[in-house]
Amino acid sequence: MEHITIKDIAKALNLSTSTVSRALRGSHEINPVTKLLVMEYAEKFNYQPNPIALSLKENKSRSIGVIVPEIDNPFFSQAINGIEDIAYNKGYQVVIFQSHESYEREVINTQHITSRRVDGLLISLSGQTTNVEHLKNLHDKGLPIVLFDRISDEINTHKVISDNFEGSFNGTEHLIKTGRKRIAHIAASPHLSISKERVKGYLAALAKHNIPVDESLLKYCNYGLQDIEVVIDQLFANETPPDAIFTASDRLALGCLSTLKKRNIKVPEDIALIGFTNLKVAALLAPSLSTIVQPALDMGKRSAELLFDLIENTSKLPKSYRTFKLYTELIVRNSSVMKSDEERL
Amino acid sequence: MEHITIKDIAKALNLSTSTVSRALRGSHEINPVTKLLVMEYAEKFNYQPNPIALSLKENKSRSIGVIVPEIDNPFFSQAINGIEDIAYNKGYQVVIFQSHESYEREVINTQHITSRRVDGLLISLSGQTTNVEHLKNLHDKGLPIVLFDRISDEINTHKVISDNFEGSFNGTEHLIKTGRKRIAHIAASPHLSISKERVKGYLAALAKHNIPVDESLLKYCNYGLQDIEVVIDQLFANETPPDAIFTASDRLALGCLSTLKKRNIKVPEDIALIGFTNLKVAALLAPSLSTIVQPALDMGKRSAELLFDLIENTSKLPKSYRTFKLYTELIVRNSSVMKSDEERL
DNA sequence: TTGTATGCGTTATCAA
DNA sequence: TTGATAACGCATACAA
Repeated sequence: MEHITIKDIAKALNLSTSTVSRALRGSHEINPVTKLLVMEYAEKFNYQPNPIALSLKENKSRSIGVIVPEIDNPFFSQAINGIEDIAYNKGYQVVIFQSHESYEREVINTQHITSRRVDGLLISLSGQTTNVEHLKNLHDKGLPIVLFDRISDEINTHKVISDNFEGSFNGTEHLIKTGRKRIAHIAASPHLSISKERVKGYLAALAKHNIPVDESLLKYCNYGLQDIEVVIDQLFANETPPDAIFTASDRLALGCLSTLKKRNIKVPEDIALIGFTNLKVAALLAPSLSTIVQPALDMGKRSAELLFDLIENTSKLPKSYRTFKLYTELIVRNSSVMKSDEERL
Repeated sequence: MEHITIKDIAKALNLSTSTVSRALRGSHEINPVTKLLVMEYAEKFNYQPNPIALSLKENKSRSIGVIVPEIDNPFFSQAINGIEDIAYNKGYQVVIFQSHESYEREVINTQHITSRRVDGLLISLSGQTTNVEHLKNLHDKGLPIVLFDRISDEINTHKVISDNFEGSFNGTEHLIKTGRKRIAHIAASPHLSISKERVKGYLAALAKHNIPVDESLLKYCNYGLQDIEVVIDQLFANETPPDAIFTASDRLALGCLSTLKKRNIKVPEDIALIGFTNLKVAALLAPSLSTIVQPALDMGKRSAELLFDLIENTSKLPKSYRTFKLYTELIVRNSSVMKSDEERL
């Protein structure tokens, strides 16, 4: 790829590079005639400033890094959609990394991130990540970072989450109000902030309604279908099996649904199911899936906005960082409500 | 973010930058002792070469651009997953752009792409794109480009598609074999290569089985739910409505399913439905969705591999470019087969 | 074996 | 109003 440079223009017009540079940037200390000449030539030969040269000079890249566990997860692809949207309007480019839920991979990604000289980082932690030194180091060195969804208390910066506690509380309470007595909760990785918050919401709802906690009904589970099958089987090996399952993620809910079908356990008759998800197809599942919706797109947008706030004000650091809690919404569909329950609502 | 540079190391060790540079790159013309000294210092202070400086020098960026219509579309997010996988192993970074199915946006994206000096471009065309001059220009200037999924005949380069004709043919024939007589086909944007190929497959299957083509059963449709509702209503306003719908994409199939439910039209009893999709949840829909699976991940991987082939051999251009056709697979589920049909298969 | 000088494309500083 | 020069970080041709 050949690119025309300022030098080329200068040579062609018999000017110095500095004059051309100034003319291009519309400097007022340049002769209007010269300016026009340069502008026209640049236009004609489609001059585009070399952003790499600018990056080197200004020591910034006008790009931001995004590390997510998996791109191919609707929550994250929606979030990235939102991030790209904001970045596009700011003239920034988005560089994508996947941790594949691996701590090692996440650490390597952060190394790439720094070596790439991105101007900021958006990250949602991997399920394996317990130690966040790699991020702390970056942050201490002055890299603007915003955490979203899967966050950590140990990093003092802006964060964006959905109201996991409330969503979880509402979901659980919904199950209680429709008459369920033994409500299981299947959470994702126990390390994750989202898991902890959702477990708290679950427990709080039980407590409010004076339902004793049965430890055997609280499970942590990986996303693999096999893992889910094991957990379901454990739950049903219980002396008094659960009559409802509240899962802490979209993937888990899908896995449960699939396993329950396989085991010939009827939803919602034998067991109610409610997810924590954002799947567009949730309404089309059999049965349609009750769920707590997270605003993935908005979370992405908000995170990106906060990051650009930080990037554009690196000199004056905010005195205090904030954690933004976005709304969740309980959507009741068929997987959690029987015909006979409906009056009760 | 402060970064240690070669200059810093040189100063600290009282060497010249060239010596440090050579030592770092393991040059054989350097004193082993000096080399060790430099290496240790670099290690200790976590020296990372500045890729921007390298880019400027070598006129390449070790990054590739990816332009897709929407990240938040399972097909593309899976493809990007594959792309990222290959790029990661090659030490390249992936810069993401969305065209949002808009031609204008796609053109702007290609401008950003060039200005960013990416080393290559992977693109799947927007639904509005009929003119590909913007891509031809880039390609003529020497930018390695690989098209995937939504391709164009007018650009002579490597392309990766799934076998749309065969998939479409098999899907249609499956409907014929299960006794359907009036099979509608709902395609996406008529400009898209995938639409054309899938329509061909559909027509070929009808022809093979001597079923006359009814133009009123061939529809083109945008992804919006409202657009789909209009098309479904048109189809059912027909004197003899269809008894099967073969949709050319995942989103269309979902929209159809949802609309048919709303209209109280039973699938598969009143009408069979089959999609062209890769949704992981297809099996969990009500009814479970018969579909033609595209290997999105593999398509992404293959495209990226081809792109790196081109990037790493820019000097010797391949004499001929190839279009790689990846397998598709018909998966029969409940949306296309009634109990009574099953013996017939 | 090491050092000096140059250039990648751009802009800022200083001089004219 | 314009030009010469240096600098960003690195690699390399050339010199020592």
